[in-house]
Amino acid sequence: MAERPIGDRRRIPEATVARLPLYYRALLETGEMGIATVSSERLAELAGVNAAKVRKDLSYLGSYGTRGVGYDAEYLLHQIARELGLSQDWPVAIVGAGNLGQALANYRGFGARGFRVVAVLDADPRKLGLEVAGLAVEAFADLDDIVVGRKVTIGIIATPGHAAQEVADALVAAGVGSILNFAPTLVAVPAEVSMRKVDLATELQILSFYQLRRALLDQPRAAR
Amino acid sequence: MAERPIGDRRRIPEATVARLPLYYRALLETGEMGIATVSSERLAELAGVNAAKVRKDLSYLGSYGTRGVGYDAEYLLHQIARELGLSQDWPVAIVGAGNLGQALANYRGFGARGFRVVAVLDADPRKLGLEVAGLAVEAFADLDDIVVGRKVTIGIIATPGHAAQEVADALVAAGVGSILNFAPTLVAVPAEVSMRKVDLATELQILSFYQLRRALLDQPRAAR
DNA sequence: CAGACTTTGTGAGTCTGTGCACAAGGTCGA
DNA sequence: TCGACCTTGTGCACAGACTCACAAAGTCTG
Ligand SMILES: NC(=O)c1ccc[n+]([C@@H]2O[C@H](COP(=O)([O-])OP(=O)(O)OC[C@H]3O[C@@H](n4cnc5c(N)ncnc54)[C@H](O)[C@@H]3O)[C@@H](O)[C@H]2O)c1
Ligand SMILES: NC(=O)c1ccc[n+]([C@@H]2O[C@H](COP(=O)([O-])OP(=O)(O)OC[C@H]3O[C@@H](n4cnc5c(N)ncnc54)[C@H](O)[C@@H]3O)[C@@H](O)[C@H]2O)c1
Repeated sequence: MAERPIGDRRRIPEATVARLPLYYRALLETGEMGIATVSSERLAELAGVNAAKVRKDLSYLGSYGTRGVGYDAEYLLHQIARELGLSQDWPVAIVGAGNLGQALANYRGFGARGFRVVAVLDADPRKLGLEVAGLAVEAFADLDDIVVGRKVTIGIIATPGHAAQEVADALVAAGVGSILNFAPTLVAVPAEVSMRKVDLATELQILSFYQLRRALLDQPRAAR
Repeated sequence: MAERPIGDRRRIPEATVARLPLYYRALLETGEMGIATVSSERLAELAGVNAAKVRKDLSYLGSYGTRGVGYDAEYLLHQIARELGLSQDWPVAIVGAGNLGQALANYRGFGARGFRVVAVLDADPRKLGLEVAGLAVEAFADLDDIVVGRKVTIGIIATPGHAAQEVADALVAAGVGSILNFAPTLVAVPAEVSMRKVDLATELQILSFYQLRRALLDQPRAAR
């Protein structure tokens, strides 16, 4: 049951990485309920996935289960946290102090694990100094100093789409390695920078696609 | 070049459905620039994907391109909109008038294509009547009437996690067919209801996973 | 009108992810 | 100590998605 250095071993599949946070959350819940041992079956139920998938996913981290018993909840939680880097501190900068940027800044559950909003920036002079979640909005022009000075590793883009690429370029130039983009635009970044996007319009359109199908199945009179 | 009834033909793969909104957006841009014809190559560039993928995706919709020329931008736009149901009207109800709920309600670009926020609900009596984006916040208890009366098809959950399942159940019971869930919790819905989730914590944790790997590659002194 | 040229639509191979099924490994009670 | 029992870890087969490469189908020029 020795800890395995991270980054070692088989490369962890992307699909698995995306599920680790689900297991992490599920384990937090069992922890609160004082449950010491959890089976893949139970974990699968809590995370809403298949039990075999849970076992395969966890096996990428190492052999941390005990046959006939299950997984030690606390130990597994620790291992997943270590793998995801949740034991580290990740200073976050939010660019764009509009509707969304402010909502994000006010989001508690953010600071919960390691993610700490250390700056909110905006290009609009009228927003400067505005207090958002205990932070004064700072000038976008100061991005570089802020990123370097506060060791920002994650940048969040919450500006209008037309500014997104410019902001991304500035974040990358300042040394940010990870970007979460809420703007509905294609943004290109160098390969050594991770970027993920959250796209509300796309999500809604996917929903309407399937909604439309169901509506047509129910009453396919006009074939449209 | 005849229109094909939607819902027909080969079932459209999920991965393709998720990309149609990207093409749609890209085509809107070319439209603004007055470009009449667009090649798969160009479209791929605008959407940030591979050209072969574009062609295969579009081929699921029907044979709407012209060899040697490309796709008629306007016609293709129309076809994608039809397929995604963007020519329809989709009344949306937002449940939870907190930070996020209010930001979402204020989000323009929402109404842009068919999606129209027709109600913002909250269970907290103190929020009742609060004006958000031109709408008065209404009581969660009235959900049923509101959904039925305003023909709401899409529900957005922006409440704390512990209320998410309850809200989802109420939405489903009221007849909503599609749900977008922002709460970081597992929510179960019947198979005939579509649900998608947007999970900020998961996104950040995925970013930190890869960020950690890169950090370790740069300076793998302490193997941790 | 023919031939060069362009771009689509898709067959085929590969890669990634999923889920079953079961042997291996460990617990626990007698 | 032994055997019944339980749950993990994984080999394998299958399904879905991605990419390449190219024939088919159209345009355009001379
Ligand atoms: N509001 C939402 O719920 C929501 C949901 C999904 C996506 N989005 C997207 O998020 C983005 C922000 O939405 P919003 O509603 O907060 O818009 P907003 O207009 O309220 O805020 C945008 C902010 O960005 C600032 N800004 C503009 N250019 C900038 C630059 N170059 N550098 C720094 N700051 C700059 C503006 O001054 C403004 O304060 C948009 O791209 C929107 O499409 C918003
Ligand atoms: N704020 C963000 O940027 C953000 C980002 C991502 C995810 N989220 C998630 O979105 C959800 C909302 O976040 P928030 O920051 O807006 O929280 P919030 O506390 O500001 O707002 C939640 C609102 O939901 C209402 N509510 C509670 N129970 C309800 C019920 N049963 N029915 C109807 N309304 C109910 C509350 O009265 C409150 O107004 C949370 O689950 C959060 O984890 C928020």
